Amino acid sequence: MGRGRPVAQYERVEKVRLLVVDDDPPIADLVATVARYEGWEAVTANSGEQALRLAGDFRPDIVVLDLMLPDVDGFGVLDRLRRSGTMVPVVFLTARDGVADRVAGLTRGGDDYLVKPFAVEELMARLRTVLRRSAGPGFQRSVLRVADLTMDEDTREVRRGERRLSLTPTEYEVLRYLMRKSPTVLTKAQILDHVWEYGFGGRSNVVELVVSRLRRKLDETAPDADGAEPLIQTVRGFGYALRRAAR
Amino acid sequence: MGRGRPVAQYERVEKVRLLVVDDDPPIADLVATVARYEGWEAVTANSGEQALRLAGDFRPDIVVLDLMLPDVDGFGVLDRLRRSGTMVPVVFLTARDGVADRVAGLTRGGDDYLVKPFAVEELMARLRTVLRRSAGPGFQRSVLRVADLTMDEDTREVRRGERRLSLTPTEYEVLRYLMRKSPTVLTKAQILDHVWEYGFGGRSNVVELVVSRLRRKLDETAPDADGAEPLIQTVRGFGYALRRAAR
DNA sequence: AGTCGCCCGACAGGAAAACGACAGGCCGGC
DNA sequence: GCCGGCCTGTCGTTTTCCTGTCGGGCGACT
Repeated sequence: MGRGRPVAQYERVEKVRLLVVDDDPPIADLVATVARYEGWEAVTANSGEQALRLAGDFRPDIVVLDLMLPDVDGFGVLDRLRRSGTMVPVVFLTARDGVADRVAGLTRGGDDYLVKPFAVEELMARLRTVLRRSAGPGFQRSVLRVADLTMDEDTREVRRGERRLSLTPTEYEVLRYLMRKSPTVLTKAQILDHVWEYGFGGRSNVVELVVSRLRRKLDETAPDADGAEPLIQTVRGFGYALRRAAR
Repeated sequence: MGRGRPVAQYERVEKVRLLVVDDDPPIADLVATVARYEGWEAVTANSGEQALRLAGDFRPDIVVLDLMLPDVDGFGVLDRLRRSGTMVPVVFLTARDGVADRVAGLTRGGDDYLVKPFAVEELMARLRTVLRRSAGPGFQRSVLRVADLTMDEDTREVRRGERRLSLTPTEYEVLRYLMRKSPTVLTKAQILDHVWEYGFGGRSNVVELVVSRLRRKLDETAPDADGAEPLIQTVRGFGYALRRAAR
């Protein structure tokens, strides 16, 4: 935290600087790419040594750190990072049935962890949350808003006007992605790739299905009045967008 | 708390300044990090010397002091602190079967102590209490309130409406954490990490269990009427939140 | 009018949460 | 110092409800 440069904040003026540490280059690149696409600066390291060097050099605002590294293990990296006085927040990656238990305690300081394989949008969401929290006191709520639809990321409360919707985890994630990118049109492949775990096999019509379920929940209204203005638009042959219908 | 430092309105008048003294860097950092996320300013010292230097320099409002230090021991630090005229309240950390009895005598002046390993939420709670008490006479009670649920942190009295609940220590801690963060949704990992001692292994379903027991106590009503409005909500696939049910 | 893409009902498998029952440990009373 | 009760966490079962597959139908674009 204490470099002369203003502290990272959510949606701040300066670009967030992210260091990704994973010995599997495809994974590291995946994360880095997504982050860059969000407008962040990202660099990757494939070993603990390199990570420590880059941490000193690049001075990231946040670190994504795989616990399974060839040389120093993730905890070792964390130790040496902290010992060198850096307070950078860290989000860990761990294999499913790996060190999950040893990971206990990581959310305590405000850091967080995620199990592999993860969904990129979820990772980004957690990174944003951690950044927001570390930005200091009275960090403000993160509320997404599109037309009369609101999503509070802290309470996970989603409302269409006054009415509160109850969404399943998948529906929530898809909707968040749509809201965050609104009014952009997203292909089904993009949605699938961002919201589902990487490596998800089912190249099926899951996305269509979830969108369908979402629509029902978004547009249903009091029994008397009928359907509210539909917010999720189909762009035939391409994908979906969340926005008011064009007139 | 009193150095005439001007501060923005809103938030408490000034940021609390915390000095953490522990020769084990991970522990010191843990405490410092949690405090920062609460909006405090925190610095750490890993030796008695450094602690004394920082005490004069940083002028903390409160000190967390481990009694097992390499150079000067905790008592020595305390002595020299007091001799230099500071009245800063101190919360001591001691090993389980350590000098617990000798510490007891020290907790007079509004100071307090905690046995290692501790739970971060409990430490923060004690720090807040000590601060509140040291703020002088006529300090106000700390009462948490969510819907018709109240928790008096001084008397440890918890009420649902008129009815007084009797909670076990663990239940009390979990509920306090939920109330303090209400209406935010907390993951089970967060609850586990904040309410249980660091180093607690059990990655089991303890949290679910305690929540289940809490619910029974919160929602039970007079024999005639049946269950009150449930206040602890499950957010499937994510965690729990304490708040009024959605309409 | 035909074709292709999308929508969505129905269903099954499975994951997550709730909770009853039990055992070990701690503490307080005697 | 011994006994008993309460608290805590583990295990395993039950319940809930989420998710993805299949396939028929329908609407849109050509």
